[in-house]
Amino acid sequence: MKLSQYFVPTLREAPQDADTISANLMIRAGLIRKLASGIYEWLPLGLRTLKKVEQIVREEMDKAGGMEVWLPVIQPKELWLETGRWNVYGKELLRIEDRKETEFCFAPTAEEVITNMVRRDIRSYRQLPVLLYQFGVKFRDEIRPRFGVIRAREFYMKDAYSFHSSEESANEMYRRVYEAYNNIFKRCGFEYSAVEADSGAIGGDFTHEFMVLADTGENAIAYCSCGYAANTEKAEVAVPPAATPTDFKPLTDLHTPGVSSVEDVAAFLKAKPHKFIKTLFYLADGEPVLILMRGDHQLNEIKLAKVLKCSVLEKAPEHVYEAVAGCAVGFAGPVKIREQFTGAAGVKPLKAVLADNYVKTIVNGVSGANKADKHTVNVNPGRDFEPDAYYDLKTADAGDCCPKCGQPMKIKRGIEVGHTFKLGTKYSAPMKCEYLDEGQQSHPMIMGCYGIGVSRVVAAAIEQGHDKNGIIWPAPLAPFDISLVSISLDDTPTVTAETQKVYDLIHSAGLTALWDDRDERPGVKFKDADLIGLPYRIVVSSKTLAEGEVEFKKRTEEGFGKRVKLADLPELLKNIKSGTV
RNA sequence: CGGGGAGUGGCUCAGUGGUAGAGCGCUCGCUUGGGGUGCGAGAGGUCGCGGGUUCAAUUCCCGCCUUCCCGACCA
Repeated sequence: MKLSQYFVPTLREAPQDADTISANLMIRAGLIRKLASGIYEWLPLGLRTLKKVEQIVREEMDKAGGMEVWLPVIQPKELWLETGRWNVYGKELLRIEDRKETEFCFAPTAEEVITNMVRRDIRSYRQLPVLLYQFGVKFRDEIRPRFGVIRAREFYMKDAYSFHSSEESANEMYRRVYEAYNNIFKRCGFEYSAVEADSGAIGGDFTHEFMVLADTGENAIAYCSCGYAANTEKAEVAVPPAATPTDFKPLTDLHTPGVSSVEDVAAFLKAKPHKFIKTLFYLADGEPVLILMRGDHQLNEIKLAKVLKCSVLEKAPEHVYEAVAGCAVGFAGPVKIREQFTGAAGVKPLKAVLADNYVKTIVNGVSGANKADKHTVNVNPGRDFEPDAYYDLKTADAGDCCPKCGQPMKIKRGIEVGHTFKLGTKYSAPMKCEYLDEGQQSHPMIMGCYGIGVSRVVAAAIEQGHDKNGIIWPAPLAPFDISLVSISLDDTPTVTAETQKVYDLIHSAGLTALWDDRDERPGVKFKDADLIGLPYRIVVSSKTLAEGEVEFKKRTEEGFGKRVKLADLPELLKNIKSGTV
């Protein structure tokens, strides 16, 4: 493709609203343009990469036994009522009406549609299992779209669904797709991690998120050199070493008028947040629960919900707080907390006082005093209070110890590019998607679902592959293989003719090139080539031709490339094709 | 949903109660020719939309729309 005739509007400066490296570079390199908040146009160059990703995904899904289908983006309300999601999904579900005022939604995902399709035409255990997948535009009306194409409202996704007559079959399929996903992300050249994720309200045996490691990722994952990796929503933290007993100082109440947050009190008392015991109130199925955390730690509500085995966990409203602690919000503490109970407004007494393991390590700490405008210093667990139990309740941080091997874990940020999920009968049961077994018995099918954010994969590739000059594409995703740059001084026809020969050679080697044939100065061409980031660059100029050579270098190499004799070019191209350069 | 920015040419932005500018980009010419060359001449804007104040509004006021950021757990 000749650049002079190709639609690649590169920009020297990125629009103001490009909030990440990938968004910035995708816009500057002419891959995408924004039409509205979270809605993007894909230009020719961007689409080429999107299609490359799509093809890799397609090949691996087919290899795993998948069958590609095409499902509607406009989906009838009735199906969503069947699963209850019409009311549950919330504002993210974009609802629309047709001219007859029949209600539809724009697909955010396709469980309802595919389950409907399967229940209609698959009846026998002998037809199972099936793995169906599609590529399609999805729309989720995000509260706050950002990070360019990473968190867009409209995006391109591969979604796959499998249906089974047994758990074993479903597990087997899950393993197969898991393997396919690994193949896909390896082929994309990603540094990624398949991490354990929380299965959320849906439950199920297992679920994995495929995270591309990148600083701009929205998710934090904790990982350890031993191989353990999990979303921090789920990551366990080993019990920290016990505090060494030192001189316990006497409990003292201090006047802290109007300051209640850990941060403010810490500043007021000139103490460090990690010396604080913060006191949180929750309602577990309506009963008040008190949670103690180290001041600088985050409570992980998912862990808490699991410990409490409750179905509804919510933060306690203010009146519950006051009824239990007997003071205003911001001044509660664990010392003699059960004696503070007033029972006002029909609030039940504390069901439990739970503390994170790290609270046990605090010596001479600070907490609320259960009195207005007072905090207590020199609080010591064991001496001044004893929680009902200690658990691992904190969100994992860097340095926390790995639950498997005890070594300090590290935290990396990751972009979720894929998610595999064992659904069970969550959709098949309410929608009566059933099969008949050998004994004429009906059972809901066991389902799995597996998604890959194709458009997000493109952005993730750039987050992982770039330098100050632009994109560095992994070879399998590059929109073209080679940046062919022709530079002519005063003999343009010769250079053009010779470059045409190189261009033809590239194609006969089974490679593609973006030939910068514009009448631009070399600097401009090199800058654009770096920005666009094709893996290889071949320069043909009067200077190189005079010696029967071209210049070759990889995108990652600095400065001039190495000279290659024209006669050796076919060999070089062969090596590029086979990836041995 | 709450708070705070912002909307002026394709992009980044300046500016003004008397209907507008710069840099980049674009067109043409000359120049230059291996990391965004220099010079000159041009094209291109109902200053987001609607209303109000005013002799006069892109500018001031009100409403709306769009967009970006922060927040919407942390005692």
